[in-house]
Amino acid sequence: GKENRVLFYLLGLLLLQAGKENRVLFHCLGLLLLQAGKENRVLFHCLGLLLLLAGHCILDAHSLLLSLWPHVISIYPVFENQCSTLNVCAEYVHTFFSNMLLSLRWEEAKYEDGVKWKFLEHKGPHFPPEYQPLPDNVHFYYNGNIVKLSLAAEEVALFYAQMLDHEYTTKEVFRNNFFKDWRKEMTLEERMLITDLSKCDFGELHAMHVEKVEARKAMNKEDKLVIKEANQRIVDEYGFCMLDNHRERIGNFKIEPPGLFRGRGEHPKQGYLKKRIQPEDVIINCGKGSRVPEPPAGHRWKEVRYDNTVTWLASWTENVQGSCKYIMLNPSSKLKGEKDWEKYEVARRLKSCVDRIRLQYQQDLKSKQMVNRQRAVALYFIDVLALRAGNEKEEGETADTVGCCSLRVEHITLYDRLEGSDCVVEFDFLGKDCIRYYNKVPVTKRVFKNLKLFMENKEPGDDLFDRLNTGLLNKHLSSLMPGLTAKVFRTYNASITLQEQLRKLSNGTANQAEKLLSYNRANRAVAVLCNHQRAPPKTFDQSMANLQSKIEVRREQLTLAKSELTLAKKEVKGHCSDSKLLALVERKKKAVQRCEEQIMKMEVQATDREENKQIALGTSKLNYLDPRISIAWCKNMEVPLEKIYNKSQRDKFAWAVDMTQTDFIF
DNA sequence: TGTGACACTTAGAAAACCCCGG
DNA sequence: CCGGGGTTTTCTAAGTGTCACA
Repeated sequence: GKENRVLFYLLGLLLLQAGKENRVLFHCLGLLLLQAGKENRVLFHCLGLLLLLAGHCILDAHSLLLSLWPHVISIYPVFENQCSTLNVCAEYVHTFFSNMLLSLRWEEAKYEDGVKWKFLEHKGPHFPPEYQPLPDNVHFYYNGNIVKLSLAAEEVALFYAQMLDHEYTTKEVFRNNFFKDWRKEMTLEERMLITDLSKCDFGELHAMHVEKVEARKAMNKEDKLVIKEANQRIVDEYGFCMLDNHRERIGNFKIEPPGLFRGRGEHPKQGYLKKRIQPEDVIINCGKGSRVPEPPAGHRWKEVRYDNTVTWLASWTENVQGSCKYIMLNPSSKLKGEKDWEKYEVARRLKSCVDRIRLQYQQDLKSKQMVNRQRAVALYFIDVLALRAGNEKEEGETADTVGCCSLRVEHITLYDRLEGSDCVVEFDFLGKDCIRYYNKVPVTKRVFKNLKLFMENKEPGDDLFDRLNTGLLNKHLSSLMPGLTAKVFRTYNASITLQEQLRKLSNGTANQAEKLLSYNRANRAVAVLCNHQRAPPKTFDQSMANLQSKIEVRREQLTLAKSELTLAKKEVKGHCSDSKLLALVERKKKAVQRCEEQIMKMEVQATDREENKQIALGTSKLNYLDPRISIAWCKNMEVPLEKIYNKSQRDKFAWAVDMTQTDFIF
């Protein structure tokens, strides 16, 4: 009855205040009851079921709804033929819950220290399919003879064969590592026989693989759809989890399939076999009182634990480097979103005290203590050049790359004078992912003098900052501001640069293409600062040429359209105000305008693409730029958000989309 | 004070997808 | 409708930073 609806509404409000587990649900329920007409039986039935389920800590409205509809239809078969009624009802309930949950999403209470969640339920990771043995007509040859390999050896051989088109297989280290690990998978007989990789012929295996790839590309629509649907079913089953009150997407719910290790750059372990992961290798993490995921038939998990101080759902140890791998949530999740927000808030706090900190390290450049001087110079690099911290790495385990604290003397060259500037430092080293950092930077006299001092009596291979490491640096930083570490400078400098560049470059009266060009240029300034590079696309020159020729074609069309317009105008003069001729003039005018617009758009695009040849914008956009800056800019410039963020970026930054006003300042 | 395990963010390449012009 | 080129998504390697422990 009506009184009960009001009662439920009040109960919802009360629970909301009290911060109880089911508060969101009850609140929604109360509001829904309040609004729903008595005559809406389906809705009321849903609510009844909802109430029942509320006791079973399944709290996500959307998934509830999905599971409820078949039920509703089974009870009210008559509605199956009344799609519109059902759809209207479904839509109503869905929108209602979605809005309600959205508005409450960012306002829920925080948990006590270290606790990341209270409830976590998932289906466990998805395992890659079993190895399919080669068909009988595909052979491996050794020394010209067909050799039928054992299943294990065959699988690994195929990993190699699939990579034959790749540069990896030309590298000595890769080949040797692969061969060493491959032989471990062989039977004794195979090992006795196969002793030389250069005598192996993987040609048929490789051809089979290429053929498979081609076949998949050439598949007709229906077959593609079948595959797509099968994939979708996997996503539906394994791709989501229930974390507290939310149904969240999981980021990487698939166990990494076996293969050959693809380390970047001159990685000493490239080519080693990355082994197949079994359920027996996997640790499951979930909530106490949740349904524990079932291991695949005939298997068991390595361990099931209930640790709510971490955010991963499953983990295993990878065999090549011995490191842990985790299954975690998608960036769109509340958990990740809040962490992201926090990151930018720390960076904004740095903004308010960065002047003080800069003054401090300028002072420290004169310190009597060598450690402090080194720390000051390192900090100067991190702040001005946005270098990474540079943790030490185990030698021989990874490619030889460095960051700030791990710079060695051979990575910089000092010039008293270079290209018209005094005190120039030339940097040349490989950073993360073996991306080369090359830069010539004029520095202050004091920094320069210190660097000379640090280089004294050292040889290539010696640390530039021999008294410093990231631990020491971060300890100092956190004493200057709570939560401050070296990487915060990258976030801060990236975001402040974007804001600054947007202010400088954008013009409210420009057209949309120009606005977007200035946004991309601001983004580019950040990518350059952070040294985010990419391999120029293989088809770059070709596609640039294509674009240019398209522009040419349009130019010709424009000339033509212009002359047609002039002609039409002349005729109008001759036959004063013939309505048909006037319309023609208008049409021609439009055509000219359209051509001009298209040419302009393409030219802007060409500029943008040329400037972007070797620069990757994605990384900074996704990890360093406070999305609120971009969202506020879009609002102020009246540029639709989807012009700068695609769907998944908008999902990831949902927190910022929800809260950003036009007056946001980083 | 150093060290390794662990958890989590950041990164570019490659695969998959999708859209547009011929 | 189809192919190719650009965009998006996926994949997983490679960093950062903290903490417990010796």
